[in-house]
Amino acid sequence: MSEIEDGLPIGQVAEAMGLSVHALRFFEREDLFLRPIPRSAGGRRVYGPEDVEWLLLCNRLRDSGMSIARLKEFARLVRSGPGNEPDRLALLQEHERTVQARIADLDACLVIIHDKVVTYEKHLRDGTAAGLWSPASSP
Amino acid sequence: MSEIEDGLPIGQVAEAMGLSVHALRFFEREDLFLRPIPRSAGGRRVYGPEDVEWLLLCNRLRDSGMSIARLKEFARLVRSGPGNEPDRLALLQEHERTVQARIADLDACLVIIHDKVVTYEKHLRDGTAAGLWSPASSP
DNA sequence: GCTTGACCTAGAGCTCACTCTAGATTTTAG
DNA sequence: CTAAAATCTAGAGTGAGCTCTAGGTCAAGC
Repeated sequence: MSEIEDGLPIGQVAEAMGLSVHALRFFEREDLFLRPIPRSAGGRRVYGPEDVEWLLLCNRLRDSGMSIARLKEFARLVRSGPGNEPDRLALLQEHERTVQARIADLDACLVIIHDKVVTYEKHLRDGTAAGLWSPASSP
Repeated sequence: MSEIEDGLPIGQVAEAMGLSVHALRFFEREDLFLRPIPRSAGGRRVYGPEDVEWLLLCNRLRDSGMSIARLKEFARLVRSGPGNEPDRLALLQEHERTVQARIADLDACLVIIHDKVVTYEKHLRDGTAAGLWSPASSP
């Protein structure tokens, strides 16, 4: 079997997370983990469940647009242990607001885009050119 | 005054759009406009209202995550004039679906993030460490 | 007329977030 | 035991999307 005491090799973690092994090694170089990933006797990374769990949160933060730099800062705070929870909370709250704003922005874009879609659909149904862009013609 | 027959110089368009003049020139090089921007006698760009209107749509498409390459394709379709409306519609519909999916994704992330925020808030109110990450401790 | 600032082109440079390469080592399957 | 697959490190390369520079030209105010 490939698990050593509940630990996973990089390949399996990569597959489970939808990341490349390169990305995982890159994350570690960038100090995005809460600890250096432990190694087997042969020097290979052995990811523990807590590393995987942390990665899951990282994925959510990254997917929602948090930069590597910011995530690194969050990891640093968590690593420095108890006492800086207010800082961690502030960072998370700021990110939450950023994501909310982004969603609102996308919603607004979606309205415009959907409007265009509807206009085109109507045009194609009716065979008219009303409301369509064409070289040198408006809305 | 700075308008020549309802045309705006690059600086004013840039300011109005929240883009740099560099970006506007880049967009033109990349064929993102429906036409080459007309020039004044001295060789300066003079943006017409239709260019600005097109830019507004471009901004929405870009803001909602459409790549330059895709936008270029859309511009090419619109430039090639009437007859390819089904293609334009298909492109817009696909983008609409992409944006919807992105919003759903962000919503899911937001749930996780908000959960973390609430956990930290609760911890800070109660003075407990329950449910918090710390070096070598779970959730 | 002259200074100042906006604008021009072509092209180099930058940031981000990976991604890939080379060359070596380790592990697993047969 | 051997061959193939997975992993290792250090560092170079990539692509998107601008951003900036150099070396000018052009236009407006005094």
